[in-house]
Amino acid sequence: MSNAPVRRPRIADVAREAGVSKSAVSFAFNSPQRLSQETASRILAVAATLGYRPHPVARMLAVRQTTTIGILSPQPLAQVFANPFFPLFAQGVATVTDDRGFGLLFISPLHGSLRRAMERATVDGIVVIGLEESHPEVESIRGSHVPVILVDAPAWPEHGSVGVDDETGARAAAEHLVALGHRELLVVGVEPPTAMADFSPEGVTGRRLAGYRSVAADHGIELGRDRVVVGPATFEGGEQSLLRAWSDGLRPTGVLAMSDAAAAGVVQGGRHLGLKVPDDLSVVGFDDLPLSRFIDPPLTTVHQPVRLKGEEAARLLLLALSSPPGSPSGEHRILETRLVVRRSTAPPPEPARARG
Amino acid sequence: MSNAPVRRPRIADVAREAGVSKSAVSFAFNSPQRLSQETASRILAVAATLGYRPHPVARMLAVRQTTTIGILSPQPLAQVFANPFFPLFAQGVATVTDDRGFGLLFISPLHGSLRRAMERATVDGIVVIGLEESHPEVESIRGSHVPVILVDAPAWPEHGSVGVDDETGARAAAEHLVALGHRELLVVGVEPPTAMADFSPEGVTGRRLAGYRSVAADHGIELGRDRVVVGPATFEGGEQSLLRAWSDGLRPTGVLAMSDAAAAGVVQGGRHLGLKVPDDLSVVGFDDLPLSRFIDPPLTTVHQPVRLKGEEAARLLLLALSSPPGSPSGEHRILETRLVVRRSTAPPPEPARARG
DNA sequence: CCAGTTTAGCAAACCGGTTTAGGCAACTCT
DNA sequence: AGAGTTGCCTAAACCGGTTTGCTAAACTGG
Repeated sequence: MSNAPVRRPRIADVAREAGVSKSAVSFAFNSPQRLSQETASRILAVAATLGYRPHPVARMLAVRQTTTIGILSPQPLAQVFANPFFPLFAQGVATVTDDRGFGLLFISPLHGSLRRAMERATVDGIVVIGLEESHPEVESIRGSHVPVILVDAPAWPEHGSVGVDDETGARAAAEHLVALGHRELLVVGVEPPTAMADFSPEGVTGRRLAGYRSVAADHGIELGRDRVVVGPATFEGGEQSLLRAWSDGLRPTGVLAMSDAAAAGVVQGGRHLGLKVPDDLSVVGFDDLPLSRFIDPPLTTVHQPVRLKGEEAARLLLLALSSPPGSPSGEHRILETRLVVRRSTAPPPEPARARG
Repeated sequence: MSNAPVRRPRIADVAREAGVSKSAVSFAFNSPQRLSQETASRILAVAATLGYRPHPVARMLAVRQTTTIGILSPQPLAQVFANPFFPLFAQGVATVTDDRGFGLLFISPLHGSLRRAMERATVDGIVVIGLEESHPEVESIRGSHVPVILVDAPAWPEHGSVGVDDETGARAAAEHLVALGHRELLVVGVEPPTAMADFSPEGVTGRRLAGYRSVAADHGIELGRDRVVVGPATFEGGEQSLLRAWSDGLRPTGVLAMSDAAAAGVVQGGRHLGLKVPDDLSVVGFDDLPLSRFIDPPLTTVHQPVRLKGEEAARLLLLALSSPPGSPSGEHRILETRLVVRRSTAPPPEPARARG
């Protein structure tokens, strides 16, 4: 019994023990048909008794492939996971990575820097979610050496992308509320509370807002900056947003929320204010997450194929990975949205209707 | 203009271009103080114009560290993300990994094999969540060469672990229902639909069931195998579970769900059956996820510190990583649970109460 | 001016695998 | 018997960095 510290066995140990070369050991694991039956199994047996496993990092370096893709988000992971949209999206990409045997690494800013995080990430390609054109570090992503697919972000010709028709979806939501007779509207945006001079029309928030506003404009309804409040896309975020708007003196009869989570929070917030949904307050969400059917009342919302979005992004990325490097990965896929009317929307209450 | 394919620049390219050795370039990046001011910045400048970034895999290999930890779950990722418990847990671990500059890799079975997935994972340590002692590949985890922290799993002396006092929590839930007068109970378990001969008392499900049953036994209430139905820990899973039980002829007045997601589904399922919650049906969940306050009625549930669980697991793991190898990482931390009474529970309806 | 100490940078070993090019026997064919 | 195959295995180069001595020059003090 030796008292030497137990080092992880390496390929050379197996080779020596089995009386063969390193190459032979490597072949035994990766292309056993290049060895005689007996030799291969003898090597494998020796490896097993030694507890040898090929070192994954060394392997990655040698084959120049990690068989892992990254999901990159510009927000800290803890924040990202707070939004129920995200797990659903992740489900989509996980479905295809699982199927194709790829690993999944979550990339978030390293000490505030996306560039540093990307430099550290050992992935073959990256799915970027929720990046705004105005982000200070977009360049570090554009200049990435690995294939990139953008999700819900401005389309760059050199990278593939997948998104949904946000503006049309937003229009449908607004039309619905207006058709019911609402004229006092409140928009609950989902941006993380980054200070932005204004909403770039490039981002998700911007596109949806444009949709809401174009409908408002069509009907002579005011929907200025003061009727837009933003918060995190979470239950709490939505609840706070409504309460804040209320205490600012706004008295909307209809709320256009940019996420179901926020919408659910708005419903709850309304309850705290003594408002019945939909009798006193209508709210329409965005996403159509599973939870939207399970809150009370079931949420009227704009459906978008979130999981599919993840799947498509992953598929596009894996496609780019298997194509010769340099070939255009620039497919841009836009998925459809549609309004799903449930029971969180109704005509505005009498006094408001009279006013309208 | 050369037509050579653009190779990623490597350290040797920078060295040549800057007229220094590879070591100097390495120092410029990792310990610039070992170089003169000018040399260091000259190297960095050359590196910048060349677009050079140290290759992360090569670096990992050389320093024998990945600065990444893994979250391993025995179920496919797509399934894991469907359970709202998980993102919350992930939030916890992400909080500390973000803070400490570690990456986060999600490890799920590779083509059905946990062992294969682990062999491929380039991580310094692993947090294992939701592993049952009966899992066929536990051994490949016990024998892992990297530090491991088990969450909600049987404590192994050689690995640290964190869990909660499931049985006490479950007892509290059952006591609550029984105290309200319920005697017709249904348990909704959260196991993935793996065929198990019986519920091992080692697993989460087993421990909670033991808690429920011990209370039932104390009060002479029957809670046999036929009153336990299991399904995925999702809204849909809970809904289906109740409907299935109902169509099997069970007529519970109180439901003990092992997850909030399932509990929310049960509430919805009850609605479909024309049952009012809590008037006709009481349901108590487990977890106390954020959503439990936002469904209607707000859910009575057993609180467990899910996010904290993630944080503690990550902290324990990082601690083990920074300790000398071989030192005992075997701290076992049990967090507390407590019943949170909201509005999904009430005395059973009259006919049942009369019967009881 | 010389011994002793810093400073700046280099060469070479190393991390742990994969893969290409080839060598040597044994076998086949003529 | 000699040339050409085939089967099995090896040596050596390579992936792209980090790190450990070590040397040569510059500086310090007596």
